[in-house]
Amino acid sequence: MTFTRALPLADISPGAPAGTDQADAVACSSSMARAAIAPEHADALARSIKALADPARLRILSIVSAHADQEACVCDLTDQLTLSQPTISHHLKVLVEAGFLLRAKRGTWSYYSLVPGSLDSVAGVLVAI
Amino acid sequence: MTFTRALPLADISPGAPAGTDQADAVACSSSMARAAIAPEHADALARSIKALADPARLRILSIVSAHADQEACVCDLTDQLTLSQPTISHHLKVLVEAGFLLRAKRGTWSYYSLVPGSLDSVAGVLVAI
DNA sequence: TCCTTAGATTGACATTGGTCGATGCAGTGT
DNA sequence: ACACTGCATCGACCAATGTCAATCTAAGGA
Repeated sequence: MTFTRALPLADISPGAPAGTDQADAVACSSSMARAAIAPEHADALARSIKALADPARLRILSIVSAHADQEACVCDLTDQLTLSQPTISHHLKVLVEAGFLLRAKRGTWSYYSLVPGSLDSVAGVLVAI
Repeated sequence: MTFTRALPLADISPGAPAGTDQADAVACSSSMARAAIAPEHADALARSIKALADPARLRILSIVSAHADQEACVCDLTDQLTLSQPTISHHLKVLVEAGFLLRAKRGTWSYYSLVPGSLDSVAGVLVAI
């Protein structure tokens, strides 16, 4: 899993009118009111969404977000998730690489916090589909 | 892949204050401003999001949504996606079972349309995390 | 009736992804 | 220096997923 920093996700829903439906060629195709999402954008968006498509990772985001100081260390997560520490570390890495979490190492502990607006960005693209 | 009708997704972000942080037990745990998402809700949400976490399926949703009449038949999709017809049929099935698409068979053709509000529902839960 | 077409289903395959045990590696305390 | 602790990385394993060729079904048209 690479998750090469899929965000930012702006400019995905083009709204550019397809205008010339050249040929309206073959058989069944009816007219398009607007252009569909571009393949590269679909790839980028799917990479972001894939990082969210796991119950453990959703719980991690929620636990981090629910913390009073918007920060949680790994031990907070191992307490609440019934998963091994390496597995949790793996999920954290996925979320960091996808741009949803920030990692701050202080002393022995690693603290994770939400990247502001990252979830809203994905949500915004979804409603625009 | 089963996707047992994950929606509706209401009531996921509880907002119920955790109140009594009993014992604030072990080591590093700082206080929670609110309760995190419940494990079952995380599972249901992850099932929905998984259905969206594929570039082909995102393009399908976008193509359907971009159609003037909000409907597309399979041939519209095979024209625009560089995937075999069985693969597209598979993705359509996933989206229908996840509650994002409706299938209407008329004569030889199958027409697919968006389930109104289904994407907004997922987006709403995301911003509430 | 037979042929053709639209689309769903099946089966097989390769790839990806989630999980854990074992290990490595910094910080911290003694 | 030594042991310990918190967390990341590695390697392996198995389950889930995306893909296609082949096949099946149903609807139309000759």
